[in-house]
Amino acid sequence: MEMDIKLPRGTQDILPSDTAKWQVVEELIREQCRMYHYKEIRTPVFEHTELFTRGVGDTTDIVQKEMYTFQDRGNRSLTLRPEGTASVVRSFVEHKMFGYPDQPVKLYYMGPMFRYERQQAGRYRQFVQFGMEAIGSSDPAIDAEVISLAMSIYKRAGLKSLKLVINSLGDTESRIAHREALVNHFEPHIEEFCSDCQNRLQKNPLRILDCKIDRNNPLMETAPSLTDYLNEESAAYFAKVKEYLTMLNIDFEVDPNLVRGLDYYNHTAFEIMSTAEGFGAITTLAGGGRYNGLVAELGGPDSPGIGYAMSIERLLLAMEAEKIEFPDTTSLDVYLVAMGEEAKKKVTELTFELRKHKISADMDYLERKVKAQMKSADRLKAKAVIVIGEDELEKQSVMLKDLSTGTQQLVPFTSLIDEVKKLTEAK
RNA sequence: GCGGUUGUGGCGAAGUGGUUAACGCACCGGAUUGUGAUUCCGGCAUUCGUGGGUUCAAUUCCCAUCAGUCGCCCCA
Repeated sequence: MEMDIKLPRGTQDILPSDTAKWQVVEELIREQCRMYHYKEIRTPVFEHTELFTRGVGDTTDIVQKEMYTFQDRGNRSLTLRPEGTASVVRSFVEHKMFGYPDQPVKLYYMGPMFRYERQQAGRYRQFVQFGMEAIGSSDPAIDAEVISLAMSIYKRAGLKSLKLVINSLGDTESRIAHREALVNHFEPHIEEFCSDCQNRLQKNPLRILDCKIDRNNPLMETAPSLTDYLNEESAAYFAKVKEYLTMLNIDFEVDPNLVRGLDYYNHTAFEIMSTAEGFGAITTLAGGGRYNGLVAELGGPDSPGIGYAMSIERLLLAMEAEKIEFPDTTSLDVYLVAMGEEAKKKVTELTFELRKHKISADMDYLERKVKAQMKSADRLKAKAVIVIGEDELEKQSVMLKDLSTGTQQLVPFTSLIDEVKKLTEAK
């Protein structure tokens, strides 16, 4: 076949055989959001580039090498959103949500994000993120709420092999002190490190701790830990978050080296991983944290915030790795079989009539023989088949067949809806 | 950006330097002129990602290129 236009690298078509799974997961997520009382927000898929360079941080990998940036016809620099938080905070500021009577403002979003990366298992150039943000509160209880919502989604999806890792990045004062200590620690020996780390030293030394290449360098072991540089207030805040998590029976691990890849994080940072066998090299399902300076950075008041994002693709991969079954939501109630011209008219009429009564119905549109039509019904896993030929037309009836038992009966047009409902609802 | 690996019908998959490219699934037709399992019979790739080279001869050997896939960095 001549087919030279293919989908762009890193994108995917989600076909009908998979969209059913997506719908199950999406509905589960929306329901959990209702339970936790988060409301949906929808923002554009592209924004002014500056939103991300300022919001996410221009030293981050996302901004430096992963953005889909383009000029529009008015010479504006726009970027397909690589993540959701910056957009939500922009919207929060733009619509003055800090003035809403109900605080904190609790929002969630679900939609495509874009990052220019080479594809591998669980990583795409266009992928779908669900994320949520609670803006306007610095109560440690809401940190626990955000983490709890994330975990509850995975648990309700049926995942068992999960690991929650948390850390505190501290407030600005703590981070400056720690940063200074890091630079002092690494600087004398920085030439032993990879080129990325050499760049990181001045720009963002925290990220050196996260480096996989230099992880065995002895200086990593002895590096000043963030935990030791938390000031009293930050340490107390972190302690309370852990206390709430424990109270809510949410298992967690503290990893002092957990550093998130976005500049806006402070205080609580967390990541949720799948520990399922056969999940591939990428194990991160979700990541998030607190961003107390971001609202002000984007021109709003000094509102604190916390949020996280998860990839729907990775959630589905994890479910697959744990062999979780999905309910079949695509089954058909009735398939109608016609024999002859006149019967075809009646079948058409009845098919549309059944649908009005919320009975899913389908019929043949290829003028195929009875046998082929029956085969379709079987393959489509229809619960019942309605056959109409000359005999039936004469008797103002249809032959209604239960496909699971093979039994059939003559049913008058007048009581057809009732009989079909009786048959399909019993299944 | 770098590395491994793969590229044969709708799908899965064998194969060989030489007149007809296995097989399985799916699909279509018939045996069964009004009924889905099974069975049997028949049909279904002017062609082996693309371009070039070697050769009398290439799907098979060589080179390039593109694409898929997995991994590294990093992330969701």
